[in-house]
Amino acid sequence: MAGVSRNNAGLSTEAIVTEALRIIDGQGLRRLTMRRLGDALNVEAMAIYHHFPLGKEQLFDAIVAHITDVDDTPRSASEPASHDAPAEPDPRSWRERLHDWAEAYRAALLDHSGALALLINRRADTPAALRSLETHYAAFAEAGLAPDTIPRAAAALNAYVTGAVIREVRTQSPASPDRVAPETVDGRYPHVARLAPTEGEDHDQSFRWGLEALLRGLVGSTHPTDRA
Amino acid sequence: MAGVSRNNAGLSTEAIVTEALRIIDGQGLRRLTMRRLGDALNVEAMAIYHHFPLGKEQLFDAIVAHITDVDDTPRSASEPASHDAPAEPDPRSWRERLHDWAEAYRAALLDHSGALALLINRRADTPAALRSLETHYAAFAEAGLAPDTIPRAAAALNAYVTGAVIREVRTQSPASPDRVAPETVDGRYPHVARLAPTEGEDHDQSFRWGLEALLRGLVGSTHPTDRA
DNA sequence: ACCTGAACACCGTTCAAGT
DNA sequence: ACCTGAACACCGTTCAAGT
Repeated sequence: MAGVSRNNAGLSTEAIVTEALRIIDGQGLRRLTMRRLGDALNVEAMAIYHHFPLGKEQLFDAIVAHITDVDDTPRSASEPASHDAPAEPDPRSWRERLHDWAEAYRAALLDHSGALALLINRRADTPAALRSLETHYAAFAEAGLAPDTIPRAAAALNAYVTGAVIREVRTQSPASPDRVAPETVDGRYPHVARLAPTEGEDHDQSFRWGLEALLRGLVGSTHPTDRA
Repeated sequence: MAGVSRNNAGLSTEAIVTEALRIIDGQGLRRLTMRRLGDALNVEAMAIYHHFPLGKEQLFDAIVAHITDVDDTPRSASEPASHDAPAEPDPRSWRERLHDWAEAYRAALLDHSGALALLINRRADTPAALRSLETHYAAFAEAGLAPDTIPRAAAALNAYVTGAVIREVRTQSPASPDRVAPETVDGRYPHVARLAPTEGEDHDQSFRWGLEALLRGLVGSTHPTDRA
């Protein structure tokens, strides 16, 4: 009687995934429950199974696909990604393209860090993942890497970005500061005591610093200037 | 009547963690249940709460601590780690020490890849983590890094190793081969089609290759020979 | 101290039924 | 096609009780 008929709540996979992410971000992954999700969508929990017949695991897959569907084009944060634009030449250097992707991917993961655990045991089969791979391969080819090392370079880049986000999330977990607790550092860990950052790391800066180091190591003796 | 009295099943935190890891490795994380774990230990599920009063979350913490308690001393795989040996000078170069740690840590994570998801939202506060940090700081200092860059270098190394393991586990997930499915590569991903490894990656080799590249990038223009 | 047994408030998922 | 409602086989955790 409130305007929506009994058997059409306007549910869609998109709406379900979005609401699921809201719950994860707000209450944590453990509290994402079919019943709670149904409540948030004003629907019986079992209605979700009509859109995800394989149940919660399939919902998790969709959540991961949603999060990792990042747009790494230049920084116009306003308009949504247009996946079907005609291939206009990218003005960015290979280094800029890799940097932009890394920043965008990191930001996407950090935006939903509560869902990070879902990433681990799920394959990266999505079109977005393949697009990113193509971007990385092309960039490293342009950088002059030998063909057989290009997949490894792309793998290393992916590993670094993912691992950096995880490390960042781990070190800023609740109830403990970024820096090492002073009482544990007494005598046995002199280097840690002397060198550990005193007031928390700047994760943004650390990330970029490590990224640049990795790219430097990957492209070997390539000249520091970009642009093939 | 079977030799053990009714209220002493010989339970210990160590035994519980070990059995929990056996279940995770054999059946997956989702099937690790207090009741199942109790069954495997020939005990009522509620007995576990006497050793882990804070419940499953505390058990998870102990599992992560157990997995990440790696020994990175030279490759004598036989004898257990002696944490209280007098400080005999380490004959390995800083590069060898970092390599050895990376390999050992990767192996430890891969050994229980089913528990990887637990790592993500849990702090690395353990003594083992602090020992590793000390190792890394000392090695990078010996390599000649500027003091303020040493924590970042250690963070990058940690990120790479963790991320590489996750990538490895993700790409070898069930029901899909390592290499990219040919049908998705048709026309739109020319570099991927041309350069993707045809018969699965050699993860061991890729890992080492990426690790060396990262270290090269981190230590900057240091000479390729080790030993300060 | 160490473990049991019953109970509570939840879960994910199936299934037949409604519209 | 899309959603509901009841039911089933589980969960984690508490609590009082046993020895």
